[in-house]
Amino acid sequence: MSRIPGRVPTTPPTLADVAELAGVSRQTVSNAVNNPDLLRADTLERVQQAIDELGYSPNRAARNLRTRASHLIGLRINAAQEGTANALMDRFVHSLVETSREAGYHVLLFAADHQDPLSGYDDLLRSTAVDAFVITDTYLGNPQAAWLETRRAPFVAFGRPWGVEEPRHPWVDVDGAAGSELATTHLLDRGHHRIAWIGWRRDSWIGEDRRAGWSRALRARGLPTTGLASRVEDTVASGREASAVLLDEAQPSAFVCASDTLAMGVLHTLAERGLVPGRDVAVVGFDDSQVAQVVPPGLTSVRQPLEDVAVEVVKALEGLLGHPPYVGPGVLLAPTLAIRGSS
Amino acid sequence: MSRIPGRVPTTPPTLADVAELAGVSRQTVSNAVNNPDLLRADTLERVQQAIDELGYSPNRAARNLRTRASHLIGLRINAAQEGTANALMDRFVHSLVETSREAGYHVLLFAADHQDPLSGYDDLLRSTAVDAFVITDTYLGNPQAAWLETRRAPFVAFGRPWGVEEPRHPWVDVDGAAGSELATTHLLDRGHHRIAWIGWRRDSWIGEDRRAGWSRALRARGLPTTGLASRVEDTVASGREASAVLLDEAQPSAFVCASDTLAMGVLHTLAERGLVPGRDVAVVGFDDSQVAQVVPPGLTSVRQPLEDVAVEVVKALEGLLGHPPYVGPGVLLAPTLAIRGSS
DNA sequence: CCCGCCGACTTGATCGTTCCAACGACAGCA
DNA sequence: TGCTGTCGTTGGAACGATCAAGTCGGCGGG
Repeated sequence: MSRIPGRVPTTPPTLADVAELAGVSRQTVSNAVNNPDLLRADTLERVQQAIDELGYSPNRAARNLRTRASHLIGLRINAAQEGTANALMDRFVHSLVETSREAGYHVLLFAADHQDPLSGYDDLLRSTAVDAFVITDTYLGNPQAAWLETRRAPFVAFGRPWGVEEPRHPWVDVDGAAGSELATTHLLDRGHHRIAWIGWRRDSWIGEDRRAGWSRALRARGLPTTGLASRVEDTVASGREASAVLLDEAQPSAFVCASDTLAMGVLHTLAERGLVPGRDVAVVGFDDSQVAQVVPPGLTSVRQPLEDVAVEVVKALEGLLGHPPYVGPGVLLAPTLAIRGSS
Repeated sequence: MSRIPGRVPTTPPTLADVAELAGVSRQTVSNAVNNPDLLRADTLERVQQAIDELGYSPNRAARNLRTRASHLIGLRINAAQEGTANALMDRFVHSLVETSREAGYHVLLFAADHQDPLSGYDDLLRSTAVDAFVITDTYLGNPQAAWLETRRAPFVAFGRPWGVEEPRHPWVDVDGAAGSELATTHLLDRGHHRIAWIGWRRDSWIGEDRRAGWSRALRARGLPTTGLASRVEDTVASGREASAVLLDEAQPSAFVCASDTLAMGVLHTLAERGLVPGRDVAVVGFDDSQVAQVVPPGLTSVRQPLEDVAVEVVKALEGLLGHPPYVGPGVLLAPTLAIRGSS
């Protein structure tokens, strides 16, 4: 078991190597790593030295096998939508990786099979490759959450379980209504009275939630909403058309949009008509994508606190994977507004 | 070892369970999974049935421990730069996940410690958590590649090893010079004669490479380049300032930029002066970010074939991890041009 | 007829760690 | 002195897979 001195080892040092060098048993080294307070101070010191000298790091596979845990979190990555402004995932993934590292977890990415969106989950679950999942698409009708619940797989959702009475899984979400209310109130404070809404189709719960914030803000000032709202697909072209129609028929002086993608559509219309965003017409988007940050003259946008979302998600994961497992209530976070030239 | 019939197993089925059900030995089941052609047709059939019936999937940890391989690829994710247009990583990550899945690998994300950029690598390496790395930042002076080489860690670089004579590691890159040459030639064909360049600082190899394509295209038509180039930081503000100066001093009718971020800076300057991109002044960016796709009137941009890069990276990984390991020559791919309203 | 070979499958050992039961030393108490 | 309990440590077994070596029956050739 001992290594030939002066020779570069071809395999990494093991627990047994450290034990031999420190003159203790394997279990004592294991305790030094996992339960240091079980050792006497001088023994711990000696073992620590041996660990440092050999550059020992516990073999992941062996530990996983014995403890039946992988310390990996599965995250499905969706095909990047071309032609939309949504860079949400990028920021969230980074925050999640950063936060889970501090909790001792790594993030495992996997792609969905196009025919069977659940196959990826099933595979990782049965081969015990991950301890838990983080799911991000919780629009209604998404089978993931329900399926994972029946499989008793631990998971945390970024997004409310819309339309489900009593969810048995933890979730974290951002208050979309509060976000668009923030945006609308900001425009009202700037003196706008006719503020239009461009959102998503009525069957989108997220879209209706965000829309509610807009109408709430207008009603709070006794302003009407009729004729000022439009519900379309989440594409630049849809936003362009919808804003053109609204400008002709309702003459709004400002737009609040359910996404930066739609807001970019509004900017297209303004450019075509020679109108300057922020001077002639105000525009506010949603998600604070990179697009919003760099497009002239800067697009005011509702910013989701993704760093905080990641923190809450990891907290929920730790509860879920604890002994005994703990499922806390859902967490709803408040967004902020990034104000730029377009308002 | 046998399961109580009619009861839901609390632990996943193992090789031994399958073996018992099929009436064969463990090794035979293992062969059925990994070397099916070693079995007689009828035996294979019987084992397959048992596997399906139990829903068996090999335990990852056990397999990893025995084979000393994790079938995981480590990818470091950098902090998303706020205020830039770079969505390159997003697309590449997705392609890499997709491609490596087909090769039987998963992607493990990790974050760099801010103090010690190598700590993440070291940790994963020593605990044998990943089989190989994919590294993406190969600007000169980046210690990753050199460090990984001394550790004899298998890795593939997306990006040429600039300034290194004989790299001992595989790499895949996109021909930046060809990209800006493509962009410049496109503008020349549209009748532009005075085409300016906005690129990065002289010590950026990537920037100088891209710049070379621009000057090559101009010289091929006998056109001068003097006074038409600017080298700045990769920010929107720098692009804005540089383009303002160039417009005043050299009156170019078109801009080719080393990044979409810089191109957005040009659009800012045009907007401030009431000039319309594509009509009054043409602009071409680099990377085909989401910004380029949605900004009015659409930003023409050099598009890197990231899907192909991922394929080549995974090919190189398979060679690297094969028996015996094979290190092929570097691969250089040609970009394309996504033409939009700005030219 | 016997030997060697080959195909198909089985058996025991092993990867590196953690869990479990047991161990010796020592102290407290009767 | 002897019993009991605690503390720090030990050795053996187990996690679930694969590797290496071995078994067994059948077939062909000298």
